[in-house]
Amino acid sequence: MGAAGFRAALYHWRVNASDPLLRTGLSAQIREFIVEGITAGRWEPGERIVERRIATELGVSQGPVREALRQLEALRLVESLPNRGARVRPFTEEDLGEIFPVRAGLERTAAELALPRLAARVDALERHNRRLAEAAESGDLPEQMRLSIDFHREVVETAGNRLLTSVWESLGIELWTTLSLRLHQTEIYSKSAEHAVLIEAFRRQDPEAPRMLHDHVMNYAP
Amino acid sequence: MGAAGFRAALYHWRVNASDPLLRTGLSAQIREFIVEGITAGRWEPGERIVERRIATELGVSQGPVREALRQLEALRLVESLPNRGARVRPFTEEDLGEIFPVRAGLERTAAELALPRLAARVDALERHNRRLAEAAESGDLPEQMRLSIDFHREVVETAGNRLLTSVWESLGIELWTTLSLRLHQTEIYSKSAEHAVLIEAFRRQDPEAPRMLHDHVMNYAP
DNA sequence: CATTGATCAATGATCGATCATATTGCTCCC
DNA sequence: GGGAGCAATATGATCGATCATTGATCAATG
Repeated sequence: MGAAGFRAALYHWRVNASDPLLRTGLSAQIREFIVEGITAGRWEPGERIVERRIATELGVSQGPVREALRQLEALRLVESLPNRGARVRPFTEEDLGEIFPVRAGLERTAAELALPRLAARVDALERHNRRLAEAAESGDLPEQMRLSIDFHREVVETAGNRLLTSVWESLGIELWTTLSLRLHQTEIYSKSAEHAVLIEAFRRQDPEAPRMLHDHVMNYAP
Repeated sequence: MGAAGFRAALYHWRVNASDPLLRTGLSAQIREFIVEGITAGRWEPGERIVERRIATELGVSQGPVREALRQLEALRLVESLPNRGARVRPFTEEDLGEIFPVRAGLERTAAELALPRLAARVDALERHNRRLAEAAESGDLPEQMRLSIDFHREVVETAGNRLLTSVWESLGIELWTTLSLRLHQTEIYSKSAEHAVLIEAFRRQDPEAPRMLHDHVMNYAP
């Protein structure tokens, strides 16, 4: 969404404010605007993001922009220093690599918690995995990524620990995977075969399943 | 800190703005004010926290209060709905119990990553643990809690994964432990003996150490 | 020529006021 | 009585303006 259409989109949003998930407010929209700017290369890593410049450009005030930047700080997409504003975080390979052990650890825990309940969900997981295989065949990379992550999200949510889910979501896997693909030309994975092995382990409630999931996640790591 | 002394304290802070770690800004101070209000029982769980009321009381404007509330939302201490403001999160036993598996999983991962380097830090850990034992003898519960958590923090930081550290810190262990002690009269632990066992495992780089740490953390759980 | 201090522009931090929404309480009609 | 409007109020969301800090520039000084 370019700046030109921002106000129009805002109006549309106000009119359709029925879905609570969309009633997210200005700052969420500005956040998406900035995210797109970063992924599209409008701001280079390390470059400053000036609150008032964005505010003027979008025809909003400084407040919501500020709020959006704080949210992006929590996603580790920008960093900011007191009284010196925000800049795009100059993420290195090392930054990207740090995600995998954390994610692997969380998902191992998730699998441990979810194991008794996972057997009942293997059907859903298999439907998922079938769609992943289709996406891989048709070469739809974004869809492949989404479905692959959804598989893991399903496991995490089955654990039934809301904090765990929230921490896992805060890693922003989709965002960082997209950035990683775009900025580092990382090879895309076609993991539906590995997922199938995991699903079988879930089905028989294999006590090794958490470790298998852990190792599977670590194999994404560069 | 009561509201009466807030402005005076603020002035004092402005004058001594030399330490960069203290130059945290208004919202951080307001955040602490609200945290103290919650721990002291000024706001009951579930009660609304009205932005403008706090702003008026502290002689500041709505903005920084809003920002403070967003930070507390990230700590899961308050929850907020769009257009309907913030309220103290009515944390249940279940909420508190959800922390332990997440923390245990993170620390197991930390220990795995830190294992090669932990042997070099056992001296520091032992000094820590000695002080913990002293605090336990003298019955200084808050100090006992701080030192005990610091032991774990040391392990997490030794892993050398900044994301892991940041995620672990975001759990707000000190805060939630304090609240748990205050609100639920949970029994306090004297864990320096268990810590000693862990330190020995670190010293010999026992591959079982990560699992031992995991189980140790889970034993805190209610 | 390096260093120090003054000045200024840029911009983050904060403020006071206004707009928009949710809630409350009241009226009126069935 | 009781529910469907409807006004009044409380308060979150946003705005436009001001204050305060930072970093750059440059002159004065040793």
